[in-house]
Amino acid sequence: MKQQLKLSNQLCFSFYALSRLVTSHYQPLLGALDLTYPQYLVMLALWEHDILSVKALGRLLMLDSGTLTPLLKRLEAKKLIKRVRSKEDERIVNIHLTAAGKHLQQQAADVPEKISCSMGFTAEEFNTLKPMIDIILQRHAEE
Amino acid sequence: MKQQLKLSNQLCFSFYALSRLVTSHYQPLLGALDLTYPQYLVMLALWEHDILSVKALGRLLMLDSGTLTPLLKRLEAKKLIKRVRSKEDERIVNIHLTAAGKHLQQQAADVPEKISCSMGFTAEEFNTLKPMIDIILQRHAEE
DNA sequence: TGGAATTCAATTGTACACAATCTAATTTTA
DNA sequence: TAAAATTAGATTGTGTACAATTGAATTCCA
Repeated sequence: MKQQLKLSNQLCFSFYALSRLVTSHYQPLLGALDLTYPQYLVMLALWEHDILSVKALGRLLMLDSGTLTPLLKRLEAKKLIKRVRSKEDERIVNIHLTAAGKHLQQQAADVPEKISCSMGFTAEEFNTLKPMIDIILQRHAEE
Repeated sequence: MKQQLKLSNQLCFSFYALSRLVTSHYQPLLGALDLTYPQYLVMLALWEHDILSVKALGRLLMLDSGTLTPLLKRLEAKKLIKRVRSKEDERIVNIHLTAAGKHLQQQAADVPEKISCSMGFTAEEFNTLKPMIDIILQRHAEE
């Protein structure tokens, strides 16, 4: 039982170490685009949805305004997005892509393939890990 | 193929989200001990090894001195550890547990069980995820 | 053996994460 | 409908992460 508990620790540590490993593999690819990994995730979400409120982005990426607000300001400073306060509900800030932000999608098109190659996931790893981890994430999702 | 690449992205995002989910589950448990999750990992390593250099800690936790030095100073400020520069090789700083640091092990004894319960990993998840992720980590380990 | 290369930790600077709090706007409800 | 509750985002403060650089100590090796 003590052993089981110790292994449980190590599983959590494995998740922590793996997350940082993945980010470190993105860094050289994204650095060429002047993006960090969290910034890239925001751009991915916007390339898919075009316009998203800060709240909606937070729900998608599981990040709060304390993280997103400064990150979005940095993306705006790079002219990739615009932050526009909604007129219907002035509490809401909607995030739009600029032309440069839309254009970046082409330059980022090969990132997924390069990461896949860099991380070297096997088909079995992919097909086992993805559903199993997503079930864990859903188990703890809000509502 | 486009689909495959997109899924690959999502796998990396799953790792990132899962890591933060796990940390958030540790927070209330560790907060009671006045520890953060990375600080807890350092304490775990020291409870196991007693004395470790900054370099050795970095190897175990896959963290560099830029992260560890301030973290270790915070643990020292809490009187849980002592940082002692080696006399044989003055480049090396060895980390020792204080009496309080050793004592904390008892108070932290139930953390693994509580986390296991909080995260609700099934035996199948544990037995599948742990070896698969550790193989990925080893695949990218130095040397 | 003495200068070059290496090693270890610390420092600097940028960018997340997130708890807690705050403010303004909107919705609820008594 | 006006006060209370809720919501959205921003702000503040603490603590990681990590690249890049620095400086001191040690090792290499010509």
